[in-house]
Amino acid sequence: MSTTVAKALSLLDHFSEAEPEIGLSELARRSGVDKATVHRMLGVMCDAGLLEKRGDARLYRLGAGVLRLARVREAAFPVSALVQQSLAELAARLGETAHASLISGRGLATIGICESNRGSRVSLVAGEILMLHCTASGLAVLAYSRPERVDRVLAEPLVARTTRTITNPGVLRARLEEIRLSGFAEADQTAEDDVYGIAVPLFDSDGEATGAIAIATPAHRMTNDLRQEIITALIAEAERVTVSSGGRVPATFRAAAARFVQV
Amino acid sequence: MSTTVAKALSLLDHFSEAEPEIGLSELARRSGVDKATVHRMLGVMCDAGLLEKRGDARLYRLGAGVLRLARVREAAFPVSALVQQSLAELAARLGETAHASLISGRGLATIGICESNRGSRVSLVAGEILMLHCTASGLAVLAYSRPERVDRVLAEPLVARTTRTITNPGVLRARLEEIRLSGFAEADQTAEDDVYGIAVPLFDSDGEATGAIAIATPAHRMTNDLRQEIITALIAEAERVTVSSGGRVPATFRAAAARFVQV
DNA sequence: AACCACTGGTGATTATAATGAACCAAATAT
DNA sequence: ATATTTGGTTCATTATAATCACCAGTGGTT
Repeated sequence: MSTTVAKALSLLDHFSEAEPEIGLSELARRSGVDKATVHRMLGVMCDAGLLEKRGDARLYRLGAGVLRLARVREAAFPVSALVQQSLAELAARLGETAHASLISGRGLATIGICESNRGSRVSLVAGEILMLHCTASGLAVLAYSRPERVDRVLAEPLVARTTRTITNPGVLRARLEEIRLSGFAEADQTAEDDVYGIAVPLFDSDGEATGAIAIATPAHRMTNDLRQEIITALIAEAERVTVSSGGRVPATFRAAAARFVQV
Repeated sequence: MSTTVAKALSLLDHFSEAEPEIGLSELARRSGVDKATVHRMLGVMCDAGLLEKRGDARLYRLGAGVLRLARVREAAFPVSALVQQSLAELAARLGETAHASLISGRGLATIGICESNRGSRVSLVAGEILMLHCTASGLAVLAYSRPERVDRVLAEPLVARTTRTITNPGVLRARLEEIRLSGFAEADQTAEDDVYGIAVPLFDSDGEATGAIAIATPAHRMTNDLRQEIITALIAEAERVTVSSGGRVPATFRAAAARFVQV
Protein backbone atom coordinates (compact mmCIF):
# COMPACT_ATOMS: atom_id res chain seq x y z
CA MET A 1 0.00 0.00 0.00
CA SER A 2 2.68 2.47 0.97
CA THR A 3 4.60 3.94 -1.91
CA THR A 4 8.37 4.12 -1.70
CA VAL A 5 8.25 7.88 -2.07
CA ALA A 6 6.00 8.14 0.98
CA LYS A 7 8.35 5.91 2.91
CA ALA A 8 11.33 8.00 1.91
CA LEU A 9 9.63 11.26 2.86
CA SER A 10 8.48 9.84 6.17
CA LEU A 11 12.12 9.51 7.09
CA LEU A 12 12.28 13.29 7.24
CA ASP A 13 9.80 13.30 10.12
CA HIS A 14 12.33 11.69 12.41
CA PHE A 15 14.49 14.79 12.41
CA SER A 16 13.47 17.19 15.15
CA GLU A 17 14.85 20.01 17.20
CA ALA A 18 15.60 17.46 19.89
CA GLU A 19 17.35 15.07 17.51
CA PRO A 20 18.62 17.00 14.50
CA GLU A 21 21.21 14.45 13.40
CA ILE A 22 20.59 10.75 12.99
CA GLY A 23 22.75 7.85 11.91
CA LEU A 24 21.83 5.18 9.38
CA SER A 25 21.23 2.29 11.76
CA GLU A 26 19.34 4.42 14.22
CA LEU A 27 17.04 5.75 11.51
CA ALA A 28 16.45 2.26 10.14
CA ARG A 29 15.49 1.07 13.58
CA ARG A 30 13.12 3.95 14.29
CA SER A 31 11.40 3.83 10.95
CA GLY A 32 11.19 0.07 10.79
CA VAL A 33 12.61 0.11 7.27
CA ASP A 34 15.50 -2.10 6.22
CA LYS A 35 18.95 -0.59 6.58
CA ALA A 36 19.80 -1.05 2.92
CA THR A 37 16.59 0.67 1.89
CA VAL A 38 17.12 3.55 4.26
CA HIS A 39 20.67 3.94 3.02
CA ARG A 40 19.55 4.20 -0.57
CA MET A 41 16.77 6.64 0.26
CA LEU A 42 19.06 8.83 2.33
CA GLY A 43 21.48 8.91 -0.57
CA VAL A 44 18.81 10.07 -2.95
CA MET A 45 17.58 12.73 -0.58
CA CYS A 46 21.13 13.96 -0.07
CA ASP A 47 21.44 14.30 -3.82
CA ALA A 48 18.26 16.31 -3.85
CA GLY A 49 19.58 18.56 -1.09
CA LEU A 50 16.83 17.74 1.38
CA LEU A 51 19.40 16.04 3.56
CA GLU A 52 23.13 16.27 3.97
CA LYS A 53 25.68 14.31 5.90
CA ARG A 54 28.12 16.05 8.12
CA GLY A 55 31.56 15.82 6.56
CA ASP A 56 33.55 13.45 8.72
CA ALA A 57 30.81 12.21 11.01
CA ARG A 58 28.50 9.81 9.29
CA LEU A 59 25.35 11.42 10.59
CA TYR A 60 22.57 12.76 8.42
CA ARG A 61 20.69 15.99 8.97
CA LEU A 62 18.25 18.24 7.13
CA GLY A 63 19.99 19.91 4.21
CA ALA A 64 20.11 23.39 2.77
CA GLY A 65 17.50 22.37 0.21
CA VAL A 66 14.75 22.75 2.77
CA LEU A 67 15.84 26.32 3.42
CA ARG A 68 15.69 26.99 -0.29
CA LEU A 69 12.21 25.50 -0.67
CA ALA A 70 10.97 27.50 2.28
CA ARG A 71 12.34 30.66 0.69
CA VAL A 72 10.63 29.92 -2.58
CA ARG A 73 7.33 29.39 -0.84
CA GLU A 74 7.70 32.47 1.30
CA ALA A 75 8.63 34.59 -1.70
CA ALA A 76 5.41 33.61 -3.45
CA PHE A 77 3.06 33.20 -0.50
CA PRO A 78 4.40 34.94 2.56
CA VAL A 79 2.78 33.73 5.75
CA SER A 80 5.61 32.71 8.02
CA ALA A 81 7.00 36.23 8.16
CA LEU A 82 3.57 37.81 8.57
CA VAL A 83 2.55 35.44 11.30
CA GLN A 84 5.74 35.97 13.24
CA GLN A 85 4.84 39.60 13.73
CA SER A 86 1.40 38.76 15.11
CA LEU A 87 2.85 36.14 17.40
CA ALA A 88 5.33 38.58 18.87
CA GLU A 89 2.55 41.06 19.53
CA LEU A 90 0.29 38.44 21.09
CA ALA A 91 3.02 37.06 23.32
CA ALA A 92 3.97 40.55 24.46
CA ARG A 93 0.43 41.67 25.10
CA LEU A 94 -0.83 38.55 26.84
CA GLY A 95 2.35 37.34 28.45
CA GLU A 96 1.68 33.80 27.26
CA THR A 97 3.23 31.58 24.60
CA ALA A 98 1.79 32.16 21.13
CA HIS A 99 2.17 29.84 18.16
CA ALA A 100 0.91 29.40 14.63
CA SER A 101 0.46 26.31 12.51
CA LEU A 102 -0.64 25.44 9.00
CA ILE A 103 -2.21 22.33 7.54
CA SER A 104 0.53 20.04 6.31
CA GLY A 105 -0.41 16.59 5.14
CA ARG A 106 -2.75 15.11 7.70
CA GLY A 107 -1.63 17.29 10.57
CA LEU A 108 -0.73 20.83 11.51
CA ALA A 109 2.85 21.98 11.06
CA THR A 110 3.99 24.50 13.64
CA ILE A 111 5.54 27.32 11.64
CA GLY A 112 6.00 29.93 14.32
CA ILE A 113 6.43 30.13 18.08
CA CYS A 114 6.85 33.09 20.38
CA GLU A 115 7.31 32.17 24.00
CA SER A 116 6.26 34.47 26.80
CA ASN A 117 8.97 35.75 29.07
CA ARG A 118 7.27 34.57 32.23
CA GLY A 119 8.95 32.04 34.42
CA SER A 120 6.06 29.63 34.23
CA ARG A 121 5.06 29.20 30.62
CA VAL A 122 4.24 26.60 28.03
CA SER A 123 7.24 25.59 25.98
CA LEU A 124 6.80 24.25 22.48
CA VAL A 125 9.17 22.45 20.16
CA ALA A 126 9.84 24.07 16.80
CA GLY A 127 8.57 22.09 13.88
CA GLU A 128 6.31 19.85 15.88
CA ILE A 129 3.33 18.30 14.12
CA LEU A 130 0.02 18.81 15.90
CA MET A 131 -2.88 16.42 15.67
CA LEU A 132 -6.15 17.80 14.43
CA HIS A 133 -8.53 16.10 16.82
CA CYS A 134 -7.12 17.08 20.19
CA THR A 135 -5.34 20.42 19.90
CA ALA A 136 -7.09 23.78 20.02
CA SER A 137 -5.52 24.71 16.70
CA GLY A 138 -6.63 21.44 15.14
CA LEU A 139 -10.19 21.87 16.31
CA ALA A 140 -10.31 25.46 15.08
CA VAL A 141 -9.16 24.29 11.66
CA LEU A 142 -11.52 21.33 11.50
CA ALA A 143 -14.50 23.44 12.50
CA TYR A 144 -13.99 25.57 9.41
CA SER A 145 -12.84 22.84 7.04
CA ARG A 146 -14.66 21.12 4.21
CA PRO A 147 -16.63 18.08 5.38
CA GLU A 148 -14.22 15.81 3.51
CA ARG A 149 -11.35 16.69 5.82
CA VAL A 150 -13.50 16.21 8.91
CA ASP A 151 -14.65 12.83 7.63
CA ARG A 152 -11.09 11.79 6.89
CA VAL A 153 -9.94 12.68 10.40
CA LEU A 154 -12.92 11.02 12.07
CA ALA A 155 -12.46 7.89 9.97
CA GLU A 156 -9.23 7.08 11.76
CA PRO A 157 -9.22 6.20 15.46
CA LEU A 158 -8.92 9.28 17.68
CA VAL A 159 -5.83 8.73 19.79
CA ALA A 160 -6.21 9.66 23.46
CA ARG A 161 -3.31 11.93 24.34
CA THR A 162 -4.60 12.64 27.84
CA THR A 163 -7.50 11.33 29.90
CA ARG A 164 -9.57 14.26 28.66
CA THR A 165 -9.03 13.77 24.94
CA ILE A 166 -12.26 13.37 23.01
CA THR A 167 -12.11 9.96 21.34
CA ASN A 168 -15.74 9.60 20.29
CA PRO A 169 -16.39 10.77 16.71
CA GLY A 170 -19.97 11.80 17.48
CA VAL A 171 -18.96 13.89 20.47
CA LEU A 172 -16.19 15.50 18.43
CA ARG A 173 -18.63 16.44 15.67
CA ALA A 174 -20.87 18.15 18.20
CA ARG A 175 -17.82 19.92 19.59
CA LEU A 176 -16.90 21.20 16.13
CA GLU A 177 -20.41 22.57 15.70
CA GLU A 178 -20.04 24.51 18.94
CA ILE A 179 -16.71 25.88 17.78
CA ARG A 180 -18.14 26.90 14.44
CA LEU A 181 -20.74 28.94 16.29
CA SER A 182 -18.30 30.54 18.69
CA GLY A 183 -15.42 31.24 16.30
CA PHE A 184 -12.66 29.91 18.54
CA ALA A 185 -11.55 26.55 19.87
CA GLU A 186 -10.42 25.56 23.34
CA ALA A 187 -8.44 22.54 24.40
CA ASP A 188 -8.35 22.18 28.16
CA GLN A 189 -5.68 19.53 28.62
CA THR A 190 -6.99 17.41 25.76
CA ALA A 191 -3.64 17.38 23.98
CA GLU A 192 -1.22 17.66 26.85
CA ASP A 193 -1.61 17.69 30.61
CA ASP A 194 -1.54 21.10 32.26
CA VAL A 195 -1.80 22.91 28.95
CA TYR A 196 -4.82 25.02 28.10
CA GLY A 197 -4.95 26.07 24.47
CA ILE A 198 -7.14 28.59 22.70
CA ALA A 199 -7.03 28.90 18.92
CA VAL A 200 -8.61 30.86 16.08
CA PRO A 201 -8.49 29.73 12.44
CA LEU A 202 -6.70 31.34 9.51
CA PHE A 203 -8.27 31.33 6.05
CA ASP A 204 -7.11 31.21 2.45
CA SER A 205 -8.54 33.10 -0.49
CA ASP A 206 -11.38 30.58 -0.77
CA GLY A 207 -12.43 31.16 2.81
CA GLU A 208 -11.30 27.72 3.84
CA ALA A 209 -9.32 27.14 7.02
CA THR A 210 -5.61 26.66 6.36
CA GLY A 211 -4.21 26.92 9.84
CA ALA A 212 -4.58 28.64 13.18
CA ILE A 213 -2.93 30.94 15.62
CA ALA A 214 -3.15 29.99 19.23
CA ILE A 215 -2.19 30.78 22.80
CA ALA A 216 -1.06 28.07 25.16
CA THR A 217 -1.15 28.71 28.90
CA PRO A 218 -0.51 26.56 31.96
CA ALA A 219 -3.97 25.13 32.70
CA HIS A 220 -4.10 26.32 36.30
CA ARG A 221 -3.51 29.92 35.32
CA MET A 222 -6.55 30.21 33.06
CA THR A 223 -9.19 32.58 34.36
CA ASN A 224 -12.33 33.89 32.74
CA ASP A 225 -10.83 37.34 32.32
CA LEU A 226 -7.66 36.03 30.71
CA ARG A 227 -9.74 33.80 28.48
CA GLN A 228 -11.76 36.74 27.23
CA GLU A 229 -8.66 38.79 26.66
CA ILE A 230 -6.96 36.00 24.73
CA ILE A 231 -9.93 35.32 22.50
CA THR A 232 -10.41 38.98 21.64
CA ALA A 233 -6.74 39.38 20.79
CA LEU A 234 -6.60 36.16 18.76
CA ILE A 235 -9.65 37.05 16.70
CA ALA A 236 -8.15 40.42 15.82
CA GLU A 237 -4.73 39.04 14.93
CA ALA A 238 -6.10 36.08 13.00
CA GLU A 239 -8.12 38.41 10.84
CA ARG A 240 -5.07 40.57 10.29
CA VAL A 241 -2.98 37.60 9.20
CA THR A 242 -5.73 36.16 7.03
CA VAL A 243 -6.35 39.43 5.22
CA SER A 244 -2.72 40.45 4.76
CA SER A 245 -1.83 37.02 3.40
CA GLY A 246 -4.54 37.35 0.77
CA GLY A 247 -7.13 35.28 2.57
CA ARG A 248 -10.84 35.89 2.92
CA VAL A 249 -12.64 35.63 6.24
CA PRO A 250 -15.85 33.68 5.58
CA ALA A 251 -19.20 35.11 6.66
CA THR A 252 -19.83 32.25 9.09
CA PHE A 253 -16.71 33.09 11.03
CA ARG A 254 -17.30 36.81 10.94
CA ALA A 255 -20.78 36.29 12.36
CA ALA A 256 -19.45 34.06 15.13
CA ALA A 257 -16.72 36.52 16.03
CA ALA A 258 -19.19 39.42 16.10
CA ARG A 259 -21.44 37.43 18.40
CA PHE A 260 -18.57 36.92 20.80
CA VAL A 261 -17.50 40.52 20.88
CA GLN A 262 -21.09 41.60 21.56
CA VAL A 263 -21.24 39.47 24.72
CA MET B 1 19.03 3.96 -13.15
CA SER B 2 16.95 6.78 -11.69
CA THR B 3 15.08 5.91 -8.57
CA THR B 4 11.45 6.88 -8.28
CA VAL B 5 12.17 8.89 -5.16
CA ALA B 6 14.69 11.01 -7.07
CA LYS B 7 12.17 11.58 -9.82
CA ALA B 8 9.53 12.61 -7.31
CA LEU B 9 11.84 15.02 -5.54
CA SER B 10 13.01 16.51 -8.81
CA LEU B 11 9.47 17.68 -9.35
CA LEU B 12 9.98 20.13 -6.50
CA ASP B 13 12.65 21.92 -8.51
CA HIS B 14 10.09 23.16 -10.99
CA PHE B 15 8.52 25.42 -8.42
CA SER B 16 10.16 28.82 -8.38
CA GLU B 17 9.48 32.37 -7.39
CA ALA B 18 8.51 33.01 -10.99
CA GLU B 19 6.17 30.04 -11.17
CA PRO B 20 5.02 29.12 -7.69
CA GLU B 21 1.94 27.18 -8.73
CA ILE B 22 1.88 24.48 -11.38
CA GLY B 23 -0.83 22.26 -12.77
CA LEU B 24 -0.62 18.52 -13.33
CA SER B 25 -0.32 18.52 -17.11
CA GLU B 26 2.13 21.38 -17.13
CA LEU B 27 4.37 19.68 -14.59
CA ALA B 28 4.22 16.41 -16.51
CA ARG B 29 5.28 18.22 -19.66
CA ARG B 30 8.15 20.08 -18.05
CA SER B 31 9.52 17.10 -16.20
CA GLY B 32 9.04 14.67 -19.04
CA VAL B 33 7.35 12.22 -16.71
CA ASP B 34 4.06 10.56 -17.51
CA LYS B 35 0.99 12.41 -16.31
CA ALA B 36 -0.29 9.47 -14.29
CA THR B 37 3.07 9.08 -12.58
CA VAL B 38 3.27 12.75 -11.77
CA HIS B 39 -0.25 12.65 -10.41
CA ARG B 40 0.58 9.84 -8.03
CA MET B 41 3.79 11.47 -6.88
CA LEU B 42 2.11 14.80 -6.29
CA GLY B 43 -0.52 13.04 -4.23
CA VAL B 44 2.11 11.42 -2.06
CA MET B 45 3.99 14.66 -1.59
CA CYS B 46 0.78 16.45 -0.66
CA ASP B 47 0.19 13.81 1.99
CA ALA B 48 3.67 14.46 3.30
CA GLY B 49 3.01 18.20 3.42
CA LEU B 50 5.78 19.12 0.99
CA LEU B 51 3.16 20.21 -1.49
CA GLU B 52 -0.44 21.32 -1.26
CA LYS B 53 -3.11 22.06 -3.78
CA ARG B 54 -5.02 25.27 -3.61
CA GLY B 55 -8.56 24.54 -2.52
CA ASP B 56 -10.71 25.13 -5.56
CA ALA B 57 -8.05 25.67 -8.18
CA ARG B 58 -6.35 22.47 -9.20
CA LEU B 59 -2.88 23.87 -8.98
CA TYR B 60 -0.11 22.51 -6.81
CA ARG B 61 2.35 24.58 -4.81
CA LEU B 62 4.97 24.09 -2.12
CA GLY B 63 3.29 23.17 1.16
CA ALA B 64 3.66 24.23 4.75
CA GLY B 65 5.82 21.17 5.37
CA VAL B 66 8.82 22.90 3.81
CA LEU B 67 8.42 25.78 6.25
CA ARG B 68 8.38 23.30 9.09
CA LEU B 69 11.49 21.48 7.89
CA ALA B 70 13.31 24.77 7.47
CA ARG B 71 12.38 25.73 11.02
CA VAL B 72 13.66 22.44 12.37
CA ARG B 73 16.96 22.88 10.60
CA GLU B 74 17.33 26.49 11.63
CA ALA B 75 16.52 25.62 15.24
CA ALA B 76 19.36 23.12 15.31
CA PHE B 77 21.86 24.74 12.93
CA PRO B 78 21.10 28.41 12.45
CA VAL B 79 22.74 29.83 9.34
CA SER B 80 19.96 31.44 7.35
CA ALA B 81 19.24 33.96 10.08
CA LEU B 82 22.92 34.66 10.72
CA VAL B 83 23.73 35.10 7.08
CA GLN B 84 20.85 37.49 6.52
CA GLN B 85 22.43 39.94 8.91
CA SER B 86 25.75 39.89 7.10
CA LEU B 87 24.06 40.28 3.75
CA ALA B 88 22.19 43.36 4.90
CA GLU B 89 25.42 44.90 6.13
CA LEU B 90 27.29 44.08 2.93
CA ALA B 91 24.56 45.43 0.68
CA ALA B 92 24.32 48.61 2.72
CA ARG B 93 28.06 49.19 2.86
CA LEU B 94 28.87 48.37 -0.74
CA GLY B 95 25.67 49.43 -2.43
CA GLU B 96 25.60 46.21 -4.43
CA THR B 97 23.48 43.07 -4.31
CA ALA B 98 24.71 40.50 -1.78
CA HIS B 99 23.69 36.87 -1.62
CA ALA B 100 24.55 33.67 0.19
CA SER B 101 24.25 30.06 -0.86
CA LEU B 102 24.88 26.64 0.61
CA ILE B 103 25.75 23.33 -0.98
CA SER B 104 22.56 21.45 -1.73
CA GLY B 105 22.77 18.25 -3.70
CA ARG B 106 25.01 18.92 -6.70
CA GLY B 107 24.55 22.66 -6.73
CA LEU B 108 24.36 25.72 -4.54
CA ALA B 109 21.02 26.70 -3.06
CA THR B 110 20.57 30.44 -2.67
CA ILE B 111 19.38 30.90 0.89
CA GLY B 112 19.62 34.65 1.22
CA ILE B 113 19.56 37.73 -0.98
CA CYS B 114 19.85 41.40 -0.15
CA GLU B 115 19.54 43.69 -3.13
CA SER B 116 21.19 47.06 -3.25
CA ASN B 117 18.94 50.08 -3.46
CA ARG B 118 20.65 51.46 -6.53
CA GLY B 119 18.71 51.86 -9.71
CA SER B 120 21.14 49.75 -11.69
CA ARG B 121 21.74 46.54 -9.80
CA VAL B 122 21.87 42.81 -10.22
CA SER B 123 18.58 41.14 -9.43
CA LEU B 124 18.50 37.56 -8.26
CA VAL B 125 15.66 35.10 -7.94
CA ALA B 126 15.03 33.65 -4.49
CA GLY B 127 15.66 29.95 -4.27
CA GLU B 128 17.65 29.71 -7.45
CA ILE B 129 20.14 26.86 -7.78
CA LEU B 130 23.62 27.97 -8.81
CA MET B 131 26.03 25.80 -10.75
CA LEU B 132 29.39 25.11 -9.17
CA HIS B 133 31.59 25.46 -12.22
CA CYS B 134 30.65 28.92 -13.50
CA THR B 135 29.49 31.07 -10.61
CA ALA B 136 31.83 32.92 -8.26
CA SER B 137 30.19 31.23 -5.30
CA GLY B 138 30.55 27.82 -6.90
CA LEU B 139 34.23 28.34 -7.63
CA ALA B 140 34.89 29.59 -4.11
CA VAL B 141 33.26 26.46 -2.72
CA LEU B 142 35.03 24.10 -5.11
CA ALA B 143 38.42 25.62 -4.37
CA TYR B 144 38.05 24.66 -0.73
CA SER B 145 36.24 21.36 -1.22
CA ARG B 146 37.44 17.81 -0.88
CA PRO B 147 38.93 16.47 -4.12
CA GLU B 148 35.99 14.05 -4.48
CA ARG B 149 33.55 16.89 -5.01
CA VAL B 150 35.83 18.57 -7.54
CA ASP B 151 36.23 15.30 -9.41
CA ARG B 152 32.50 14.73 -9.42
CA VAL B 153 31.83 18.17 -10.87
CA LEU B 154 34.57 17.88 -13.46
CA ALA B 155 33.38 14.43 -14.47
CA GLU B 156 30.23 15.88 -15.97
CA PRO B 157 30.36 18.18 -18.98
CA LEU B 158 30.79 21.83 -18.02
CA VAL B 159 27.84 23.67 -19.51
CA ALA B 160 28.69 26.98 -21.17
CA ARG B 161 26.33 29.56 -19.75
CA THR B 162 28.00 32.46 -21.54
CA THR B 163 30.78 32.71 -24.11
CA ARG B 164 33.25 33.21 -21.26
CA THR B 165 32.31 30.15 -19.24
CA ILE B 166 35.25 27.84 -18.59
CA THR B 167 34.37 24.50 -20.12
CA ASN B 168 37.76 22.82 -20.03
CA PRO B 169 38.33 20.68 -16.91
CA GLY B 170 42.07 21.28 -16.93
CA VAL B 171 41.71 25.05 -17.16
CA LEU B 172 39.13 24.96 -14.38
CA ARG B 173 41.46 22.98 -12.13
CA ALA B 174 44.16 25.58 -12.62
CA ARG B 175 41.61 28.28 -11.89
CA LEU B 176 40.67 26.59 -8.62
CA GLU B 177 44.32 26.47 -7.61
CA GLU B 178 44.56 30.23 -8.15
CA ILE B 179 41.45 30.78 -6.09
CA ARG B 180 42.77 28.59 -3.28
CA LEU B 181 45.82 30.81 -3.12
CA SER B 182 43.91 34.08 -3.22
CA GLY B 183 41.03 33.19 -0.90
CA PHE B 184 38.28 34.58 -3.10
CA ALA B 185 36.69 33.73 -6.44
CA GLU B 186 35.69 35.97 -9.30
CA ALA B 187 33.28 35.27 -12.11
CA ASP B 188 33.43 37.94 -14.79
CA GLN B 189 30.38 37.12 -16.89
CA THR B 190 31.04 33.40 -16.79
CA ALA B 191 27.60 32.60 -15.38
CA GLU B 192 25.52 35.42 -16.79
CA ASP B 193 26.20 38.24 -19.19
CA ASP B 194 26.88 41.62 -17.63
CA VAL B 195 27.20 40.16 -14.15
CA TYR B 196 30.47 40.28 -12.26
CA GLY B 197 30.49 38.13 -9.15
CA ILE B 198 32.95 37.93 -6.28
CA ALA B 199 32.60 35.25 -3.63
CA VAL B 200 34.26 33.99 -0.47
CA PRO B 201 33.64 30.54 1.01
CA LEU B 202 31.93 29.59 4.28
CA PHE B 203 33.18 26.64 6.32
CA ASP B 204 31.72 24.01 8.63
CA SER B 205 33.20 22.66 11.83
CA ASP B 206 35.51 20.40 9.82
CA GLY B 207 36.95 23.31 7.88
CA GLU B 208 35.30 22.18 4.69
CA ALA B 209 33.53 24.63 2.40
CA THR B 210 29.76 24.48 2.80
CA GLY B 211 28.73 27.55 0.89
CA ALA B 212 29.68 31.10 0.05
CA ILE B 213 28.68 34.70 0.41
CA ALA B 214 29.01 36.85 -2.65
CA ILE B 215 28.50 40.23 -4.22
CA ALA B 216 27.10 40.58 -7.72
CA THR B 217 27.60 43.83 -9.64
CA PRO B 218 26.83 44.95 -13.16
CA ALA B 219 30.02 44.03 -15.04
CA HIS B 220 30.65 47.49 -16.43
CA ARG B 221 30.65 49.06 -12.98
CA MET B 222 33.51 46.98 -11.61
CA THR B 223 36.64 48.97 -10.86
CA ASN B 224 39.81 47.98 -9.08
CA ASP B 225 38.92 50.06 -6.05
CA LEU B 226 35.45 48.59 -5.76
CA ARG B 227 36.90 45.14 -6.23
CA GLN B 228 39.32 45.62 -3.32
CA GLU B 229 36.60 47.01 -1.12
CA ILE B 230 34.26 44.10 -1.89
CA ILE B 231 36.87 41.45 -1.24
CA THR B 232 37.92 42.95 2.07
CA ALA B 233 34.33 43.22 3.23
CA LEU B 234 33.46 39.69 2.07
CA ILE B 235 36.43 38.11 3.81
CA ALA B 236 35.49 39.79 7.07
CA GLU B 237 31.81 38.84 6.87
CA ALA B 238 32.48 35.30 5.72
CA GLU B 239 34.69 34.71 8.71
CA ARG B 240 32.04 36.17 10.98
CA VAL B 241 29.36 33.87 9.58
CA THR B 242 31.62 30.83 9.63
CA VAL B 243 32.66 31.34 13.22
CA SER B 244 29.25 32.25 14.61
CA SER B 245 27.66 29.25 12.91
CA GLY B 246 30.14 26.96 14.61
CA GLY B 247 32.49 26.61 11.65
CA ARG B 248 36.24 26.58 11.56
CA VAL B 249 38.26 28.65 9.10
CA PRO B 250 41.01 26.37 7.76
CA ALA B 251 44.62 27.49 7.89
CA THR B 252 44.95 27.48 4.09
CA PHE B 253 42.19 30.06 3.77
CA ARG B 254 43.42 32.19 6.63
CA ALA B 255 46.85 32.34 5.01
CA ALA B 256 45.39 33.32 1.65
CA ALA B 257 43.23 36.02 3.19
CA ALA B 258 46.16 37.44 5.15
CA ARG B 259 48.23 37.54 1.96
CA PHE B 260 45.52 39.59 0.30
CA VAL B 261 45.09 42.08 3.11
CA GLN B 262 48.87 42.65 3.19
CA VAL B 263 48.80 43.76 -0.46
C1' DA C 1 -25.00 24.01 -30.23
C1' DA C 2 -21.51 21.40 -31.77
C1' DC C 3 -16.74 21.21 -31.90
C1' DC C 4 -12.04 21.51 -30.37
C1' DA C 5 -8.12 21.48 -27.44
C1' DC C 6 -7.27 21.56 -23.28
C1' DT C 7 -7.40 20.16 -18.32
C1' DG C 8 -7.19 16.76 -13.94
C1' DG C 9 -7.73 12.19 -13.07
C1' DT C 10 -8.17 6.87 -13.42
C1' DG C 11 -7.18 1.53 -14.17
C1' DA C 12 -5.25 -2.78 -15.83
C1' DT C 13 -1.15 -4.69 -18.00
C1' DT C 14 3.78 -4.87 -18.35
C1' DA C 15 8.35 -3.74 -17.25
C1' DT C 16 10.96 -1.87 -13.75
C1' DA C 17 12.73 -0.71 -9.53
C1' DA C 18 12.60 -1.75 -4.52
C1' DT C 19 13.55 -5.12 -1.16
C1' DG C 20 16.07 -7.63 2.60
C1' DA C 21 19.15 -11.34 4.16
C1' DA C 22 23.75 -12.11 4.18
C1' DC C 23 28.05 -10.04 4.27
C1' DC C 24 32.24 -6.63 5.07
C1' DA C 25 35.50 -3.52 7.09
C1' DA C 26 36.04 -0.21 10.44
C1' DA C 27 34.97 1.86 14.52
C1' DT C 28 33.35 1.29 19.61
C1' DA C 29 32.43 -1.03 23.55
C1' DT C 30 33.36 -4.73 26.84
C1' DA D 1 41.75 -9.26 23.07
C1' DT D 2 36.95 -10.08 22.05
C1' DA D 3 32.37 -8.97 21.00
C1' DT D 4 29.12 -5.72 19.34
C1' DT D 5 27.60 -2.05 16.54
C1' DT D 6 28.42 1.15 13.06
C1' DG D 7 27.96 2.68 7.92
C1' DG D 8 27.87 0.61 3.72
C1' DT D 9 27.35 -3.01 -0.22
C1' DT D 10 25.71 -6.96 -2.95
C1' DC D 11 22.36 -9.58 -5.60
C1' DA D 12 18.48 -12.83 -6.45
C1' DT D 13 13.62 -12.42 -5.49
C1' DT D 14 9.51 -9.99 -5.40
C1' DA D 15 6.66 -6.36 -5.04
C1' DT D 16 6.27 -1.95 -7.03
C1' DA D 17 5.72 1.78 -10.14
C1' DA D 18 5.46 3.25 -15.19
C1' DT D 19 2.74 3.20 -19.12
C1' DC D 20 -1.06 3.79 -22.46
C1' DA D 21 -5.58 4.48 -23.53
C1' DC D 22 -9.34 6.30 -21.71
C1' DC D 23 -12.98 9.23 -19.12
C1' DA D 24 -15.17 13.42 -17.74
C1' DG D 25 -15.16 18.36 -17.19
C1' DT D 26 -14.03 23.18 -18.93
C1' DG D 27 -13.33 27.24 -21.71
C1' DG D 28 -13.08 29.06 -26.00
C1' DT D 29 -14.36 29.36 -31.30
C1' DT D 30 -16.92 28.92 -34.94
